[in-house]
Amino acid sequence: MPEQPPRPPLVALVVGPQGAYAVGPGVDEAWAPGDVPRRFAELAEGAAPRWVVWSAASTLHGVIGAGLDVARTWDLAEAHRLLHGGWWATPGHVVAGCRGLDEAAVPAPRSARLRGFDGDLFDVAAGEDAALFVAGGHLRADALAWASEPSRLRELAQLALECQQVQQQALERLGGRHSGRLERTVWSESAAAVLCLELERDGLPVDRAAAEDLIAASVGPRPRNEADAACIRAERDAAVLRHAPGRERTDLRNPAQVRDLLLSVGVDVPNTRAWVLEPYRHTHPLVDALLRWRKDERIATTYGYRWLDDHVGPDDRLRGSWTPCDGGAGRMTAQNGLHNLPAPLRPAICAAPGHVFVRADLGQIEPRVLAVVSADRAFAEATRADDLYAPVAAKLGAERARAKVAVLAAMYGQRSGAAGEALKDLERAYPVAMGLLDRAYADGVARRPVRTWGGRLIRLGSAAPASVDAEAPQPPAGGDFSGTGAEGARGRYARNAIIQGSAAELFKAWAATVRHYVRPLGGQIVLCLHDELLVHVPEQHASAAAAAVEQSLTTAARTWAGTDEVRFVADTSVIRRWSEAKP
DNA sequence: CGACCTACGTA
DNA sequence: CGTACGTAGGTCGT
Repeated sequence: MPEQPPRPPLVALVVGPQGAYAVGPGVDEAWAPGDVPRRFAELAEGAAPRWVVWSAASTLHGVIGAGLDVARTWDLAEAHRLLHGGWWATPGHVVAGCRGLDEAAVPAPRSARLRGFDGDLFDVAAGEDAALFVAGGHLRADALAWASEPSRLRELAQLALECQQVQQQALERLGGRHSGRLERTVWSESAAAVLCLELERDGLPVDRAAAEDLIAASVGPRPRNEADAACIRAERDAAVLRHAPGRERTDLRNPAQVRDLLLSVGVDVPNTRAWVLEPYRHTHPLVDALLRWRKDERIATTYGYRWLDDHVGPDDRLRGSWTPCDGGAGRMTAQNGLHNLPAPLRPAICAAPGHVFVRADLGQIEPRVLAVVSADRAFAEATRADDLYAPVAAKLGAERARAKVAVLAAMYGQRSGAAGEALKDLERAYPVAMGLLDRAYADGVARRPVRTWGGRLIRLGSAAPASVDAEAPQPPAGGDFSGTGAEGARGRYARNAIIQGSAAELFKAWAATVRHYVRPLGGQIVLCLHDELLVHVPEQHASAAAAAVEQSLTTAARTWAGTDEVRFVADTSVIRRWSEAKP
């Protein structure tokens, strides 16, 4: 057995408005508020610990803001989400998870924040009960704000260490001989939470002039005042409405009125969604005008001048808040359009002078993840190819396009029968992988929770999304694999969550590794987009950063998958503008 | 004013 | 070829 490298010591850190406290082996110290970054840097340099935090966001905002590197953390909130599923992970939820208490009974702050009220969200008041715990053994709702003096901060830090131990033991019980994999998931999810703070701090570089030009091309010049804005808006509407004389008063923003409008020109549709209207594009000029109007209206309302003014800072960086994992399968989420920026605006995402982007996206990540999760040797063999669908097609004796449709249908759940025959061939060729998907589907139908490869619990009970929790109105016809009712929806949800969630874990492990290796090059990850990374780096280090991105994938994938048999590939390029990416 | 619906952007 | 998310504007009911 190779010698295991020594584990870093676990040091709990709690940061409050009145100061901070660190507790660990040989560490027991209170820090004054202004001293936190300096003391953090000293201890990081000396003991090089894994920092135990209630959450990265609540603890490390100031440290990240000071530009310090936070190398290793154990994020109690992220570990809780992994172990117990769902999204809620306040210190109260973490404690409830560790003590086996009812999560629904976790104390909530006494009053909701009022609009316009800029006071404290929590219940800190003179003469309040001094105890950290309330009836039932729950943590008090305002624990972090309650810790206003060193002795209380210390109490919270020690509690954090205790919770870490309980979580670690839970991972070991749960994972058995695979508990190392679960532990590594906690590490990379924790790193992703730190990365989120860096993404919020650094922002995405924007060429503001280019953005203004693109917006202007779509919705006209920046309005000078309210009246001008209304005038421009009316003009945009008129370009559609002139195709329907007599109905100029139609509100294009009201779907019911739009449906009536379409009916008046002979287009009868159940709803006015773009994909429904697309076939009618050339039957009446109104339809084409309406669909163009929708595109411009999207820019005007969501990605227009107001968006630019509100979210792009004076340093020309687009900022929004980032969450390391959503409440479902565990993907990263971002606000202010960072995750759904329309492709036409991408030319405006431009590296700062003297810098370039290294852009990389994972190729065919979901079927490759399926090969890992299912441990299907035959399917793993197909991942050796750059294009996974080529060997699958060869094995099926089918066209590549047909093989691709079959694989996607198997993973996502086909409802149209087009892929039916190829799917049967797929079941014969890769019974292990297809068996995993079938079991996940059945688990979803039966409301049994499932876990991702890295161990994240996907709940299918009351905590699952409402659309997934609905009762089936009618049992589907016997033998109908792709039921259209609520049962089918749950089955598809579970099947997709395992693949999507496991892919999210690999992505975060990759991102955490990239973050570590590009930092010495002056590189920053500035965007994470589910399977795509954008790294901002001084141009003299572009090729080194690109190599680090590639190497990081090899390392992260091998560690995450626990095998070399499944290959992951990235398309990596050095660009100045995001729009230069090839797809 | 919040809940819900429709619609659409991204992966 | 399904799942997920964030945003905005509409309506409806309180």
